Amino acid sequence: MFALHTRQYLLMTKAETTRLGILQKAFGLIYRNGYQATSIDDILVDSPVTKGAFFYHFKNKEEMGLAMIQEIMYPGMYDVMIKPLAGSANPVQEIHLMMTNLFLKVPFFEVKYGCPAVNLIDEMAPLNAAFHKALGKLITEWQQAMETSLGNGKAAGIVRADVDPKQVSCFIAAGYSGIRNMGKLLGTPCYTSYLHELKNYLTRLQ
Amino acid sequence: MFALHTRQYLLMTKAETTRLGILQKAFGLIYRNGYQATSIDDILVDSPVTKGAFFYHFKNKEEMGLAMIQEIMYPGMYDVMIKPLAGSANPVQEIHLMMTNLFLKVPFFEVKYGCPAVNLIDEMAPLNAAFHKALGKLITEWQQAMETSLGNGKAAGIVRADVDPKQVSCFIAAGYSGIRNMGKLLGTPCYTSYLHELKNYLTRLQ
DNA sequence: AACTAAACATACTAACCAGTATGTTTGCAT
DNA sequence: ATGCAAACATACTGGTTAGTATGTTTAGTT
Repeated sequence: MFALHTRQYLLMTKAETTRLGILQKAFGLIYRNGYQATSIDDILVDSPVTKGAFFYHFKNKEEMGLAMIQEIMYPGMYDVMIKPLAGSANPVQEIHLMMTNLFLKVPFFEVKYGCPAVNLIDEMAPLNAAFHKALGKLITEWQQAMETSLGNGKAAGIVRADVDPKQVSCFIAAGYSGIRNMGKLLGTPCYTSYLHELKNYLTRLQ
Repeated sequence: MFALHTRQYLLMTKAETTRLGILQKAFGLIYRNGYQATSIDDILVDSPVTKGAFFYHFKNKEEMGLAMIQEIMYPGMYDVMIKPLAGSANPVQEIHLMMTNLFLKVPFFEVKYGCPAVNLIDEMAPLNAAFHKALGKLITEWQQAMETSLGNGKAAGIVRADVDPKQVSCFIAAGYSGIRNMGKLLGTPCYTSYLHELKNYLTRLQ
């Protein structure tokens, strides 16, 4: 996850490499410490990039943050959270599999630090309209993907007719976001506990 | 919610009033802007309290933050989240009622800014051990209360025998925490949507 | 080789921050 | 009323912050 989605390093110009390097370093720090608590100087420490280069590539810190969401976070989350749901035969199974992978198979994520997207929503959505919009796109598309998947399940007769896909996808997304938060306090055990109960919940939709 | 739980103003010494005033002002600002983004100067702006008074009552910013959790947040949450669950006849009903009140009847909370406890967990749990501990107490006790309530429900035959109270209370707490996060992006509609699906989920536990 | 714009590098600034040093006022016991 | 500690008030400090001003290097074109 959060691998390169632009062209490979070898095919990139030097300028593109520095820009991407800034975004990746920023992403790592912001994930652990938060956006506001991460200074530009922090991003440049132990890095060949200087402040001049930073402000050549980005007008200000906010513009860098938005680029980070769109160019690092969005592609990364798309691969693990949205792509696996496309064209699924059994939504109940696929959603649970996607979640299991998300919690246990993404090496970058650390329980202690939760989910980068959830963190950024919590911190920045109320404070900055541009961040609000960019982050809204992330979770809306995820919810859409689950909603469509559940709709397909209903059409195929796998999912019960009285299930409201929009409502259920919202409920599931909330569970994910929340357990990422609680994991910061309770550690991995609550992940597995959550996944078990999610399984129960999903099964009862069939 | 978040009313006084110490003795009334009239019975308080001037010093106690100042101290409490600082904590309440800090709570309001930290709720909206975050702990790290709220400076001590911010807390003292438009206030009769000066910096000298602040550092007379608190050793440093961290100590004030911890006092805020214990003296403002904990009592406030106890009243709305834990007390209503004690000695409940029907846990399924009581939990849903508690949540409904929590989302729609607490005037202090604003959708845009989520839940103060969830916010603080997200920001501070990974960064500060003392905050981690104080906040852990909050949600652990809440989970405990729900767990006990569900256990009683099982004993009374209202809740199904195959329900795992600990697992379910974790699942429910995660849902709450998560929808507070999502509400920052999607507004009140997702609150009602969540409450409906929570009702469905809880009903299936009977 | 010469020119030029892109891509940096260095040094600085004004504002802000938590915390301190040092002073003054207030309330209360005697 | 006087003494004295509690409860402040004011002025400062050293470090950090986003951003700027200004200079230098690099790479591609002609």
